[in-house]
Amino acid sequence: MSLSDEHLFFIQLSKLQRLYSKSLFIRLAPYDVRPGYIPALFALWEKDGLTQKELNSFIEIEQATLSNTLTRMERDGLVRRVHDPKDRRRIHITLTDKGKALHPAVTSAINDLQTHVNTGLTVNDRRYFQRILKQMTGQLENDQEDPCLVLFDEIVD
Amino acid sequence: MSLSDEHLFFIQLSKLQRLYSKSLFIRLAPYDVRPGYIPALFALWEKDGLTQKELNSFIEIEQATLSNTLTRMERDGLVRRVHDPKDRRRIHITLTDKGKALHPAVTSAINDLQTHVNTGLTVNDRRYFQRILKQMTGQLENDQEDPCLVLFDEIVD
DNA sequence: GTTACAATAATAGCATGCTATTTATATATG
DNA sequence: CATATATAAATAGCATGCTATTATTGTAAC
Repeated sequence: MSLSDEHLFFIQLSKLQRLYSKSLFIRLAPYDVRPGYIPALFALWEKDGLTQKELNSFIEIEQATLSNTLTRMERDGLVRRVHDPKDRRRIHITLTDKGKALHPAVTSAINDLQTHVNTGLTVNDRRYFQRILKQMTGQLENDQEDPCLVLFDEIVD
Repeated sequence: MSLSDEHLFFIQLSKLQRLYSKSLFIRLAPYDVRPGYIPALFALWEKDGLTQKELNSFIEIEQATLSNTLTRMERDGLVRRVHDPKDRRRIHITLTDKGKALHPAVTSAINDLQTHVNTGLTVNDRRYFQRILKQMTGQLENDQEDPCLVLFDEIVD
């Protein structure tokens, strides 16, 4: 029997995320792309040469996480860090030729996987799922953004 | 604009998972419980004293991951490792008094959070969501379990 | 101009996952 | 019995996330 698995939403959610990540890892490994690079790559393919700060504003991870991810992407030859001559605090993130060239292959690898994941689902299923996903995400964002409310509740209690 | 976010399912999924994990972290921290302990705790609350191997069979993470998680749980005073005298390769995982006592508090913290996440959703929404979640999980499991099929496809091509 | 503050990025340290390898112990076979 | 194999758990090393801190550089106010 699978004890916790059947009961806890969090465990099911984590499992799906991990499986998805692993499948992506396998499909993208030949290109030296890891799942964690995807948000940065898509942002840079849209607009190359953003500063790290700007790039960060498009990606919902913490600044420190992005910095580390960029270090790995640099190591793997996908991007370069270029100092801004006018403001030496800023670093522009530039795609290498390799990084640019990967756009079509990576995009289709991801689409392929998504198609596989969508197998057995209708368009409606997918829309419905996305709607609920966003609804839940909104609830959790508001859970964390309003510590004041939590505090208020506690005081009232 | 949010570039990748709007488009990539994987990014939305990861975001929900991370937000959920963070909310759990905040709610469970007072009990020295981390989100990663949840599967093991629920399994042990159901049946204490399992060997690591048995425990692992109830939890869908890798053996090495479980071993590391148990080390942290031990450090935090939730479980103990007890050598099996009959077979010294085996280790039984035993809840401490503290670990046992946390059952009701942790369960209700998780339920509380789930209630919060469910806000704005009907019972049907939740059932539908779970159905699709499982469907997708199944697709990905079969993606990874059948490398032969992939190989076969490649050969045929 | 110096001193204080703000802004940007990097680093340290931890949690949680993975794969691959190692270590320790048991068992089976010659 | 000795050696080979199997099983159980731990360890090494990496990816990806987080928070907190530090370092560097720019700006503003005296």
